[in-house]
Amino acid sequence: MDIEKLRREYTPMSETAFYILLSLVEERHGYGIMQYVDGLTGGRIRLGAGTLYGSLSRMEKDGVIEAAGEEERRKLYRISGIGREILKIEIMRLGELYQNGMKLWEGIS
Amino acid sequence: MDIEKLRREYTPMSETAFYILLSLVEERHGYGIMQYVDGLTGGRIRLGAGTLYGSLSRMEKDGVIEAAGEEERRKLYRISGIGREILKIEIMRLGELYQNGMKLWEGIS
DNA sequence: GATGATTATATCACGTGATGATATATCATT
DNA sequence: AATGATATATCATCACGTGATATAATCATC
Repeated sequence: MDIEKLRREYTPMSETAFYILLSLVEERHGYGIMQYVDGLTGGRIRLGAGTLYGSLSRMEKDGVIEAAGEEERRKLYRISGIGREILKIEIMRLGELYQNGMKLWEGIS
Repeated sequence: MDIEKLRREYTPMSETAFYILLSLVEERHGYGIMQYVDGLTGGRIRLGAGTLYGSLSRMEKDGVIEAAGEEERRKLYRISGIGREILKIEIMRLGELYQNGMKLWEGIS
């Protein structure tokens, strides 16, 4: 699947998908992602099992993330090269939304 | 519907919903929103009729936006008090995502 | 060593909402 | 009068996030 098609399918992405992808900038296994996101967001986001493993399967199938070994009960993943490009685009998109939001918000206090 | 329930149902909100709500910081009619968002995003986001009028109906039903008069063929809307609270929360959420994204992104260049 | 909490992954059914397509009508311009 | 822009509305579809449920191993602790 080419990058342009992936960009269309993955951006805008959901908050949970974003944090899953962001977590995998370093190698992690599913459960580790849960805990990491929990910590990163101060407990605001608690990933459900369905959300997490569903997303992981889809992302691996599409090559946005890739397997990075398997140790006893754990499957390790990491973000792929294409995944990194998608993530970059998504971060920029979020920046645009935030900037536009702040700009207009300040007009009404 | 109380604010807490609305917050649950509206955040995180989609990119299109965000821009629709943001547009209504000033009074606008549906078609005007289309053009405004088009301009604000440099043509990146072109709202489809289905997306727009569907969202508008839902948002008015829930009291996130309110009718602001009707002139010939146009129905004017504006954001409501509760809508403003929701929008504020959403902008803060976007800020969090963006900050976390940038923070981790810089670690990998 | 039994019990309960935590670690760890997987699958399924459900609902919701975004989207594209389609329809309708008016208005301005050529 | 024909075309394109203005303006709103509805409908079917589809993908995705979510919660529930299941399974099992490991760990702490009593």
